Amino acid sequence: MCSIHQEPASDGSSFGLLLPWLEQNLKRDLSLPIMARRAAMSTRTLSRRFLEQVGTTPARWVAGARVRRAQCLLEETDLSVERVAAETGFQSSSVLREHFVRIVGTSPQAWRRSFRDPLRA
DNA sequence: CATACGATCCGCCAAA
DNA sequence: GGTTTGGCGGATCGTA
Repeated sequence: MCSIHQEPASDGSSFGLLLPWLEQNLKRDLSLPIMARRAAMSTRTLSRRFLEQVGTTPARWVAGARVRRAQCLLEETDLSVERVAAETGFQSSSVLREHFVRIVGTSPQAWRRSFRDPLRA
């Protein structure tokens, strides 16, 4: 069990099914057209409804979900950052790093280190 | 850091 | 005639 506890994310909307599916399939290509097909909407309508009901854009939400997953893997496995990236759907460790730093505020390595040894943060 | 190019996002507006 | 849809265009973002 990692330190990240995600909200149910079920808002009763039509995304109550899509969001959990995305979280279970982070390794896939989750481009906008693919999400739209999955939700049976046009890309335009998905973008609009998603922003209204979820509060962020589809691509940002996916990036956030991937980073959350990466945080968990960094905490509870010894996988290299390279492998964590592959495991969370990022095309490379540099792409993971980019999003990780923006969202979490520290690098993947620093996160793992500080989580395991808070005194050496 | 610079470049370049595909992807995303969102205002606009005709159509349903 | 108010509301929702979805294609288009282009500014912006992301990634190689």
